[in-house]
Amino acid sequence: MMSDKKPLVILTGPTAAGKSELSISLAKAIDGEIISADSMQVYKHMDIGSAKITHEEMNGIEHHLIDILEPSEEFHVVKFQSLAKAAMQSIYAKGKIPILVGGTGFYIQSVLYDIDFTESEEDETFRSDLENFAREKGADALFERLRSIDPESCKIIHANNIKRVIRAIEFYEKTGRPISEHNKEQREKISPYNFAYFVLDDDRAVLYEKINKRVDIMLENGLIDEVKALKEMGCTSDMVSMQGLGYKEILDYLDGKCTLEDAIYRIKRDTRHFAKRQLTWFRREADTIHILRQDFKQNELILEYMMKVLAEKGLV
RNA sequence: GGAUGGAUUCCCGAGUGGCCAAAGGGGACAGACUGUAAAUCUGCUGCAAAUUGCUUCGGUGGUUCGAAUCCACCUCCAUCCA
Repeated sequence: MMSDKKPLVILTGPTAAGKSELSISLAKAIDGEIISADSMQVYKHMDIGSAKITHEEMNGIEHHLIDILEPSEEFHVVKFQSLAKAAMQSIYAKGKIPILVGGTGFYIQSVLYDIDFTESEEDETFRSDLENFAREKGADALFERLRSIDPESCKIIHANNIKRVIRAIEFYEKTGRPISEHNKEQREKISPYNFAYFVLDDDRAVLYEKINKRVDIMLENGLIDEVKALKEMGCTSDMVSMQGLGYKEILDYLDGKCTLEDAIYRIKRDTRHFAKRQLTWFRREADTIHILRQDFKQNELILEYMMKVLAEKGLV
């Protein structure tokens, strides 16, 4: 069926499922360009730990939102959204199809449903004041502050989830409206795109094994040196970029806070946990098309299937 | 050959007569998520058709109204003395 909505192809899935490789053949097949939906690959100097695609692997396919920030810079959904939208405009202008590839579900959602994050500007001091308040008086005291202004949100957000409690308070202070109301509105949005939302998944045990193996390979490829270099550049653990898996643990090791063995154990374990959280997210998203690796055997067959779906949706 | 310590639910590890299906941690599993998302947070974890029943704490047999907890023997492990 034809649609007057702009086309958008999404290829996501848990970490280590093999998205990058598949994305290249997909891009070639539909004459598309790739927009990375990844919170870590945006950073320069962070190649090994973020499993960033190499220039050779790109194989001539244009990639957006990779290597655009210094590790000292902050990144978050709102930035991602505006950058991704801009990239999409340029891709449409060339008559090509944008392919969102990456594992950050929240980022994908932000552009797919064009979520409104409201105009309010960041106010670092306000946030850090609340953080200090929580640290000194406890999470419950902070939660009570939220209750006095936005009791509805208190039913949804857990008191221990300080980050979200702070955001809710901040949202109310800036806009005068409860965030619960805002979220509810946003959730009802219908995507402005004619899209295909592919989620590449694999057998759980196989996926976990791949993750473990990939971490070992990262180490062999010089992850420690990469982090060492970042450290020498002045990167510290409080930076958003240094919260990435593989980075915070190796940083702890370099700072003598843990043994290398312990750091490696944590990277593997936490990456597995991360993959699981990603799966939970994608399971909940609407209109996804799950692709189980085990059902296909090889990438060519997956691609074939994807092309069939895209044709049915009138995307190609 | 002798002495001592130990064997606990997927793992580590508490528990030394009833309040124990058994603390705590880890892992596994499940979930939330709308400006830090590779972040942050929550739930659950012996079995079974629910506030009940059943089977668990190396094995066997005892003591007791009642045992993971006490006794005997056995098996295995650790350390020490020969």
